[in-house]
Amino acid sequence: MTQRKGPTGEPGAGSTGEAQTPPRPPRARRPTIGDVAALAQVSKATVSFVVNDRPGVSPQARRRVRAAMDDLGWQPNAGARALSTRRWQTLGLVIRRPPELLSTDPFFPQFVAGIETGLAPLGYALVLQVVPDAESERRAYERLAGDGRVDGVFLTDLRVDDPRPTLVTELDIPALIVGPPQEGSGVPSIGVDDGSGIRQAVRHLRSLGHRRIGHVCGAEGYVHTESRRIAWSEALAEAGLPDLPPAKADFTGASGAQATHRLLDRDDPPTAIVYANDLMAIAGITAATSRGLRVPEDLSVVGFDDIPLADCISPPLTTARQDVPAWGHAAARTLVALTEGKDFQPVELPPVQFIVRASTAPPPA
Amino acid sequence: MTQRKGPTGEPGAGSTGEAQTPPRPPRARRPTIGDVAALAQVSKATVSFVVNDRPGVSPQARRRVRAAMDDLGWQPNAGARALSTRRWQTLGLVIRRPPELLSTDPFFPQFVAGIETGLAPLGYALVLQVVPDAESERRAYERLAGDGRVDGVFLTDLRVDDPRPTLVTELDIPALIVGPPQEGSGVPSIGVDDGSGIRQAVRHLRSLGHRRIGHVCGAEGYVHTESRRIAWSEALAEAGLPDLPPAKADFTGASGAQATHRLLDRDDPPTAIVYANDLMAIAGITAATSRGLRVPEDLSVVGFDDIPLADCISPPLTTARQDVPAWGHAAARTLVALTEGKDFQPVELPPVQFIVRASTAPPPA
DNA sequence: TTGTAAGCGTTATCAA
DNA sequence: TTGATAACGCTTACAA
Repeated sequence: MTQRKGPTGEPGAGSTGEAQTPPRPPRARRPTIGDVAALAQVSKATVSFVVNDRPGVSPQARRRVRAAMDDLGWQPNAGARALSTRRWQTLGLVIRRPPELLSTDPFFPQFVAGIETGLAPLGYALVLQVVPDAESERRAYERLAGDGRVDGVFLTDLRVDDPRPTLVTELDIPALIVGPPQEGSGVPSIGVDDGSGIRQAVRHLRSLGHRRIGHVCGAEGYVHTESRRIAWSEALAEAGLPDLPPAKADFTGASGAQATHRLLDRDDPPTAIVYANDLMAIAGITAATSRGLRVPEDLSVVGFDDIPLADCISPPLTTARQDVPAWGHAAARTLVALTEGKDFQPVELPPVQFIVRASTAPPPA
Repeated sequence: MTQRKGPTGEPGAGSTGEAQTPPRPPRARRPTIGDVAALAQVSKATVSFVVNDRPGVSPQARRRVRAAMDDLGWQPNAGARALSTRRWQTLGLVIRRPPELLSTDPFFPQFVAGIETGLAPLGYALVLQVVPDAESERRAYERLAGDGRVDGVFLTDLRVDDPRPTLVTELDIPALIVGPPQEGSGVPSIGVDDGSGIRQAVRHLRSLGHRRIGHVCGAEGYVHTESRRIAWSEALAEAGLPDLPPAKADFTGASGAQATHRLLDRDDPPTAIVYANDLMAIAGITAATSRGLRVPEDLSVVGFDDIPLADCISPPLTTARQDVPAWGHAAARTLVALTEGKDFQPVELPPVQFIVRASTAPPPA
């Protein structure tokens, strides 16, 4: 008593006349394009033409098909469609981040939200993977590409000498680097110049009269850590200010506090510190305060990111903000275009915005 | 000159001998199970048996197949497999959150990371959708279910009278509520009792000698907002303390600061405030400080979440922490089990942990 | 304008 | 233990 193929089934989620099976009713069979075609008295091809908004269908047929679709509550099965078209309408995002940093970073959720605003109108979906280390990261990309689950992938948080540009080239899958371009990698990129926020910070502090401006770095090995450190260093030189050794840290509050103490322990402590992110800056304020320094009277502090807390603390934090959702939006549109075989078009993104609040002031006399 | 089907193609990503086409080499054809079968001189069925670790294949054949797989770098196409098995090995997570709250909330990234640790070993993927409002939320679920793109969905951030339990039942898709159970919805749930953290907070403050303990609520309409408010109210009653009207807020720093001022403006201001999250608590500390109050000497403050910043500020925040990654992990395993037709097994989660830091102290004399 | 039929790359069935 | 062959649900030539 095998069920015959075709529109003879009883589609829809209506209750069947069978005796009640209390434990777990089997999931109802979903209607197929065949059911719709039969109900609308047209061929499957016609239904396909209608759902895909292609011309060459009479208005009457089109109307009947639409009615049948609504009746049955049918929508095309993504997998079957993908199998035919070889297009998944799905993009992949792999995030490698130590768990303790994940909930810290304002970038990730905002970026994902931005991606969605770009993807949703196009009917694309996002598959997300969070991995702990380099090895699982590589496997994640291999799998996403290999089983054809996604049409393209984002590359975020690039590290110095990151193997992923090479990897995606080998895997032959469209990819987009989110962040500063990697010259020579052959992988297109989208991003704004991190350094600009730092340079604005240094200029701001210089104009307040600061001459010894320190920097607390982010986690080693990341491209954006380096670009922020280099921007700071170059901005100092440009402003004719003395070089200071950067204080290494890793984006966590604890590391930021330690780095702050190291800087303040110097014989010639800085009168202002530019941090690679807000979390470390806030921890730095606490560290400085605990030494009896007042912020901003004795020490000026600048963060990076403009997290929601930045203006809830005392003093409100001077910081640099990127329009990360806009970034995600643009990245999504760009990668979709790439997967559709279009040529890469660099996108203009809103520049970093420097926000002056109360954590910066002229240096002590 | 149409390309014939079969193993005659030239699979793999090796360079072809063709003349270089500078602009954009077409993506190489991926090898299929047929190619592997041909190379290993077995049938497709045998290859399928091997990749799926099913018995009934001779060791020799198995070996030849594995070799061929490695040679060709083949892995089964997810869509074709899904079409056959009707199982996507994919779960869906829809997050409705106003963008400004997204980067604030420590729950989301931690939960996603936890889900991944549960999903990765099972070979499952997660498709994520971030939506701005109820309408797009409904559409997102309808599409994920109707598409057949996912095998099951998570329901997070439940609201009072949330339509989603009904929706997923209608859509006939396995679902799991993440949070307190919704009685009568018929949808299984996983979560811990939020209220426990709040009750511990009240008891802690009571034991310090506080008698007027206020509460700043989260955004209205959320189940977890209500459960925290109710826990506070009940804990007061239980401790024999006077009732105070809860101060409404919405989880943002600004709302937390305002609510704090409203409480402190009272004729009988509280000597301690329990906030529905850390962000509001930190903003509350700033607000209180700006009025000349000292924390904790004049006002004790308790948060909720234990965000990374909680112990970087001054004073370090007394707060309640949930093991959100563990939660995500368990949720993932549970939902996978549900999609595989297994019966729902409630899971024991680590309890809320109450963390005493320096933002609480005995009330002023 | 419409219908027929051949893929797409798997897994499942069943006979050998 | 194996191999044909038929689904799975859709798109797309091509024919009518």
